[in-house]
Amino acid sequence: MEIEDLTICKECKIVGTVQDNEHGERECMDCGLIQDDIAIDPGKDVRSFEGGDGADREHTGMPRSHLVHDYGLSTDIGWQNKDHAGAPLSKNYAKIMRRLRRQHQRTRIRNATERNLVMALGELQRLGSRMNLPNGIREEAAVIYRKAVEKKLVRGRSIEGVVAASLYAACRIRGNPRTLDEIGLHSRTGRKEIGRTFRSIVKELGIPVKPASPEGYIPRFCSSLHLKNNVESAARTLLQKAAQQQLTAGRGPTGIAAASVYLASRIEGTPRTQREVSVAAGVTEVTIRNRYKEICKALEIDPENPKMP
DNA sequence: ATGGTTTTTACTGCGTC
DNA sequence: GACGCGGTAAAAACCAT
Repeated sequence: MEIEDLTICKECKIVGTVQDNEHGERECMDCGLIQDDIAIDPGKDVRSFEGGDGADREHTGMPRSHLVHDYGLSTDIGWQNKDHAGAPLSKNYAKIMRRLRRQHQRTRIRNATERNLVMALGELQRLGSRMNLPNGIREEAAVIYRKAVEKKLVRGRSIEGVVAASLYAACRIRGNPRTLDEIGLHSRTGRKEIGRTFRSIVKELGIPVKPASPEGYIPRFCSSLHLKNNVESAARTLLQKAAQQQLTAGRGPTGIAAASVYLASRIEGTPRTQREVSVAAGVTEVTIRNRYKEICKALEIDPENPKMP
């Protein structure tokens, strides 16, 4: 974690309060608001492409990426009709180069699989940037999608659905889970289909995805409810204590996270209504109430007048 | 398909502002 | 009266078998 100076929180306008958290979201230390601009890796691109010791500090070309259908390894023929010295080409040569360029472009997309990948990865980038997902997650999703293509899992399913499911899986693997609803909101495929394809992908590919931990949802729930950092950390500790008593078993993680946030907001004196929390978390008030009761009972908290245990 | 579990839906009653 | 909250029963969704 590194404090980036000169970054200003949109909400409280305090300089130097925004820092990266481990999920690639940039968060204000003061009010907990997640800065919703696109996550940018500010680090220098200093590493070795050849020797492996990092000493040469080469800096040429773009890094190899799963997000480009050919891993970013293809080349381009320059578009300016100039020779190596910058002099314009003759009419004949210009014509030849135009033809060459076109043919060269065509070789980049060879077959149906690659065409598929171009489409899918475009969709993946669209989804990823609309949801402000960090690049690591997008890469992870791209890897999953490629495996899905290899195993012919796209047959009978829409590309968009498989992309959305890959992204959902990637988010969970990276401990930064989104709900199916959140992804379904931005994808043309609905929550149901994403869930279904997700499950079959996981099964067929044997990807080890653990059940989503409720903790991963807390930062975003708090942020969209405009709750400050103290509430967020309170919700975390409550959650951890509840988890020790097997309260998390079998229950939907979003419901537990929502109840923790609700409880924490009351304890910290900035209460949110059940309704508000329910829309932020995408669960119903009933679920929040039930989890709330269970957590209170397990931690011996008075539901009427909750205090930190 | 089936059965067990959790979540949602829909509705009702209570207290307060 | 609108709103927040608590409760309930039945429907729906989910998951393993």
